[in-house]
Amino acid sequence: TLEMNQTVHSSKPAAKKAPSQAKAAPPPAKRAVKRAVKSTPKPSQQAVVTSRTNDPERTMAGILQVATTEFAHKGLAGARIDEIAAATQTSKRMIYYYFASKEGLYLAVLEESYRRMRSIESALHLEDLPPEDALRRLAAFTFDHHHSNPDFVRLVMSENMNQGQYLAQSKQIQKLNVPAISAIQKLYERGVQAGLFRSGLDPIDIHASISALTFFNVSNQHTFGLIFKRNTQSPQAITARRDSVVEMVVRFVRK
Amino acid sequence: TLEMNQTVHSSKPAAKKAPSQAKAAPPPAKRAVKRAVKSTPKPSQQAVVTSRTNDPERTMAGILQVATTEFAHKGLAGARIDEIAAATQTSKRMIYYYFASKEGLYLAVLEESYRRMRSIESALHLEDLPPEDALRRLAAFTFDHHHSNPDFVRLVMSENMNQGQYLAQSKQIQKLNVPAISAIQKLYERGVQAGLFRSGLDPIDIHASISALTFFNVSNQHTFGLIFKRNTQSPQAITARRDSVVEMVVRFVRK
DNA sequence: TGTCAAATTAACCATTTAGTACATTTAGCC
DNA sequence: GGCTAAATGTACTAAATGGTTAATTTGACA
Repeated sequence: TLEMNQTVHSSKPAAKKAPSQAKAAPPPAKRAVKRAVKSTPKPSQQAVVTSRTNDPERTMAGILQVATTEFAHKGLAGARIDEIAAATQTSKRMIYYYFASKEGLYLAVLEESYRRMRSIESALHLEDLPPEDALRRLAAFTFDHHHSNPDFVRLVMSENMNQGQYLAQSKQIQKLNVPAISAIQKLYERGVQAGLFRSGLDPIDIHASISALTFFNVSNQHTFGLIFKRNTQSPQAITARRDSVVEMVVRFVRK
Repeated sequence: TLEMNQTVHSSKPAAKKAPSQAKAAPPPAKRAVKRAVKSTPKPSQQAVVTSRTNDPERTMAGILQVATTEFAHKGLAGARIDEIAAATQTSKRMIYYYFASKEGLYLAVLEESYRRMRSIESALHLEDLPPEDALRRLAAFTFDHHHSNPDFVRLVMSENMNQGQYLAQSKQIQKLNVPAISAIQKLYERGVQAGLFRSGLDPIDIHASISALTFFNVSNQHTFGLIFKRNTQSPQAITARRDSVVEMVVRFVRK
């Protein structure tokens, strides 16, 4: 009952010749233009039989995008490679060419999603706000953030169903620092020094609470809504819940 | 991409002749004794070839127990009927005899798990405690409750990955009332009247916060632990986190 | 402009998996 | 003690599914 998820990876001879795992800044600008032409092939010459165009970046990006939706909706086990392939511009073979296996693709999706999330998070500027306002803004932002990125939330749920075994393989993600933590630490220390916040609290603990309150609102919306016969996703419900969460966080740190 | 999970059910002609869905109080006492004999068959007569014993209750219960673990660990899509059957005393045929389909078994597991949880919850006696103590006790209990029932937490996660589509089919579960809600309502009203709690709060909102904080601690333990390189499940970490959660809840309602 | 590795396609395959057909046994009941 | 429906075991199947084989095309570059 255990070996299933484990053998899959180890039995692979470490991928064929995995091409350039996600080049950060490739030279796609000009090519994109050239490609745009392809998508509407010039009908000047008759019977042009849509000739193929090589474009690794685009192929990989396309696969990742489709796969993200599929894995977020159905989890690792429920996702179907055939369906991902069908929804892509390219073929199933390409998935294995670039990602070696279903698990490889899943991991790539996880990594890409985490990276994107973290880069968005780092755009917050809380330094100029008074401590409590900064905390309010952070909590509200995190709430909205989770709410407007349900696919990310679902991927994290999925990975927790997998007991984090794929995330554990990615040194990459684990090295990624979490911008929210240092943001909390700074504003918290400011608050303590201003005599507004009580001392002795742990920034990661505060973050855990903010995450829990905002994540749950998305992750458990279906069962919660059914049990309490409430539409938890109406604009009013969302606003009320956000206010409540923000208030809860602020009251927790206030003296 | 959508039809998959839906067609499965509708294509079935509403089960074969689903035998007595979970009789609440069957007469198992005497039979259990008789069965005990079977498990160690009398070797008085040689070649007794371990004769079969009919016992629907036990067969169903056994299947449900094994299936609960399997679904909790791998979700609906990841679970394997063959593995469930192998881990049971009985055969795969019996799963289909009693539960008609994989989805039927999953739903039965969901229902049973929810029922069991709710019955445990209702054992709390908060009426005799002062409001704040009662609230503390409720929050701490819920925290421990989730912590010591990870399989239930995982089933709920799984069902949310399924967008609650199976829970939605069970009028049974939805009719189940949530003891925690009335408990909160009562203690909250006592607190308000005693001038300890601020007024205008919604019991379900309070419950949502308690659930979020305690559920997340189990549901997201793997990803959270990896990202922050923390053992979130050590006794010390658990105690610290519980204290923090309880404090947060109390501060939220206090004047 | 010829070459060749990288990129891509289409058909194919072995295994897994949910579900079933059919034969058999048990046990309550008259 | 025999009859019958409920309960159970064994062996099988069709479809789905992850993955591969082998052949073809593209395009950068010598």
